[in-house]
Amino acid sequence: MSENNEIQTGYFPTIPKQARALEKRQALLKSGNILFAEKGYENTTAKEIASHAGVATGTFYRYFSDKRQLLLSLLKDKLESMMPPEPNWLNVDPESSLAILLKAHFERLDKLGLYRVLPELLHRDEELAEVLFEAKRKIYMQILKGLEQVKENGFAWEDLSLETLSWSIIALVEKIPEIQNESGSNPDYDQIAKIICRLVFPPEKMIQLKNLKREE
Amino acid sequence: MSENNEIQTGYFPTIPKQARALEKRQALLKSGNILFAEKGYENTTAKEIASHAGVATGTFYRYFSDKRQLLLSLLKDKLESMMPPEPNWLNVDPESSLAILLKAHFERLDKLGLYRVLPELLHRDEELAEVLFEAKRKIYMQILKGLEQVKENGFAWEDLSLETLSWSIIALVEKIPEIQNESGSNPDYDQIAKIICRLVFPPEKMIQLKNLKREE
Amino acid sequence: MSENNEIQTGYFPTIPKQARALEKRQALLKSGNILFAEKGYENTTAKEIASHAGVATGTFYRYFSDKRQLLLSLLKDKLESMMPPEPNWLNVDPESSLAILLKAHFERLDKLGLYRVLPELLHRDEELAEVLFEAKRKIYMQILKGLEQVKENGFAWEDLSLETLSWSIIALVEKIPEIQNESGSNPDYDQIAKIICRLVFPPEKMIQLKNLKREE
Amino acid sequence: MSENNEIQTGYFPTIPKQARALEKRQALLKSGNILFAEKGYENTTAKEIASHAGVATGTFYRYFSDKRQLLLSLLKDKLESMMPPEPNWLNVDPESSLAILLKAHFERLDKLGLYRVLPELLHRDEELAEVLFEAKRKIYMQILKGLEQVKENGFAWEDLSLETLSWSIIALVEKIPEIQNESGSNPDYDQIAKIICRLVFPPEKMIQLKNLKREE
DNA sequence: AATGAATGAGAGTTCATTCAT
DNA sequence: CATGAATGAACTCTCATTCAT
Repeated sequence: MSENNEIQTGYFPTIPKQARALEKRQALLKSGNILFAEKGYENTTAKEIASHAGVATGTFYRYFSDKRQLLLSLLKDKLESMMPPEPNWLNVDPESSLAILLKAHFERLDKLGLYRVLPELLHRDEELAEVLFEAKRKIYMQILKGLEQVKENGFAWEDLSLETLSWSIIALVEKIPEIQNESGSNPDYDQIAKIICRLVFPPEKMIQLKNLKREE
Repeated sequence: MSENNEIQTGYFPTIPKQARALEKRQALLKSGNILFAEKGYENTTAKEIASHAGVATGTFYRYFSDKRQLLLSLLKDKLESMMPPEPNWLNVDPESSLAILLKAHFERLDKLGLYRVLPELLHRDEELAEVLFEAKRKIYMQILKGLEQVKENGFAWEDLSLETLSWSIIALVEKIPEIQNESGSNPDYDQIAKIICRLVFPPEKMIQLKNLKREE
Repeated sequence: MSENNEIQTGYFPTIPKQARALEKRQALLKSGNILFAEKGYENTTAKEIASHAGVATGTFYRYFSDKRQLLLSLLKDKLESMMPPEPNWLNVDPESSLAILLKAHFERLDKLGLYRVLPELLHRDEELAEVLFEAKRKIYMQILKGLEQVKENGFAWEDLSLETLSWSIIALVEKIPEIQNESGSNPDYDQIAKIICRLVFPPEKMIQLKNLKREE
Repeated sequence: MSENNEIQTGYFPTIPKQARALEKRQALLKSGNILFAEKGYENTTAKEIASHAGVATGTFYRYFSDKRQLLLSLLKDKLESMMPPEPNWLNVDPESSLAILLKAHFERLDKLGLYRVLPELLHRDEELAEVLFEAKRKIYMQILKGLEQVKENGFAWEDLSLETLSWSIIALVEKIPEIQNESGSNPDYDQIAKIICRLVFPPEKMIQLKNLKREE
């Protein structure tokens, strides 16, 4: 009897069930992503997300314990994409390589759109703040390590604290998305990269670096 | 006899009715400020604000047409305090004068606490976004004008776009409050000032500036 | 100087105080009347009535224990005007004298406007219903008595119950105001009077009556 | 196999989901009807209606956008039952056939109870007034047409305007429910029918009519 | 598992009535 | 007495979440 049942309901051996489920989960995540980015977290209802994903309201709660959890899942899924890439400072042309990096990063991020809801929630959701803080810390450490290498190699300003410097770089990078919101025009990644490099390298070191690397 | 009159009508030296009303209004604004900063805009109810201010729910609606209007009033009241001061770049010691300026500004701002809710609302409230955008534009123009003077006097980097530079300075300054939220420690205003100055002045110009100003 | 003051404020000896009070009461009643007729009872606030009458909200409650009481006072004041007049049936020309009576009555009533709120309240306010019911009963008895005289004098239909007849006359008269609301045009009082007389008198009795009365 | 299916899917003979929903809708309408009739429209809250219907507050708003919409639905559902039937005037015994018609109509209407709230709302809700006005106009036209036939056949009073006559009949009929409210006793439909017939037919025409119809 | 109707706590708002000035 | 600010109960409506089918 149980075999019968299995045959009836589970005609395709095993994967489909899970595959279906995963598809729905993905659809919900995607819909949440889109709607949160469009209308903000509080202004998006669970019903809307479900309906946008083409499932029933109740189904939402089979996959996520609540609306908040969907957001956290979204973040965990996407956090990597939101991480800025680690720049390779000691390079023939750090300015233009940084510009390229930034451009690529923000074009990905822009499609994601998720960063728009984060400010809305940071003050209210400690766990979320924690998760993001951890991510940020990771970025910070990464940049700091990179800068330490630069300094060890003698290419950095002598008198700038690497900690504040790392923080400044992150601050600048994080503010880039606002340029679009506020001015409507696209950010000038070349100029921003140049500014960041100015903070990292004294001008004469830049020249040194170019020559050095070209020789290698 | 006229004394009688004065005694009768003017017994309390301060205008009682209007003063009371203003006090209540202020209390509501203050409570809104505190609660918005603590728990975010959406998570704070009109009832809570009223009760925190020690008045009844209905009283809230005598002074403000709704929660949103209280926030807008708060902003209009406080926008000036939120404006960063205009730095005087051409100065004997721009770094330390900037550091002092920043410290004073953020200590004021910190008491205000209002900036925490703004990101939450920018995407949802066009009028609010407008008000803030206008304020920001003003700051931007102020800084840009200052930098143009620096450049005209030949003290700026030759190859940095003043527009991107202005934007970067604002970006850095705006991010300062997050340092406290995230690291718990106080910002190192000296270092930040140094970094900003590095973006404005090439090192040799800094020295020139110091000598020049000292001679005056 | 102080004398001046006293003269200014306390010039009229005693009546004015009471007169003032009555004036205010009247103003409130009038404003209530106007606003109730315009917007209905529930849709009119005590504040509005007070402000329309040019007094403060609190003053309203010095003159009336509550909104409902103002309405009851209004009714008691105006109930007489709302009473339809007693027709004199045994008359040379009952049709035209009735028509004149009805016209005069409804032109007064129309200025009053109060009847518009009554239906709104009859089901909710037992005391009000009582008051109005009593008034109506009085009208009913009056009409019934009139009809009995007509019958005693042998001028009425033999086969109509005077009770139902009285009720029918009241019903018709009470419905007259709706003509204006619904059709926009003015009621044809001559026709209505003719119809009512048709219910009271058989045609041959009408002729008898005319002759009889002319002879007198 | 088909048996299996039937057992699985068609266990309950009646469409379960839609039927349930309709039941709830009906329950809400009924509760609204009862409560409006009992306590008036403004004095009945959406919560009360829901609770009286045995559902939660929110459920109310699944079926009706608001209280007003429930009332409009009620009216649209019930308007037909509220329409008085078209009397057949040219009849052996118009008086008793009219009496029977009226009795049947008001016994239906009494169960409905809805007419009690209408006066409360007519002054405030234009759409509602429109709907009711249209219904009334229909009744009016119906009666007018019937009377015109009577007149064409030479059975009506010569000197009464059919328009005012139609209006008077409606007025009388509409007032019938108030008899119960006010006197507590049941209306005497025979007498009312007699009165209405007296307005339509002169006495000699009544006799003619009886003879004529009996011969046919 | 999926569905979507049902739930009910709670947000925003109004207004009759009170009360300090 | 007059004032009008203050009160808070009560109302309408929303939406995250549950649950019967």
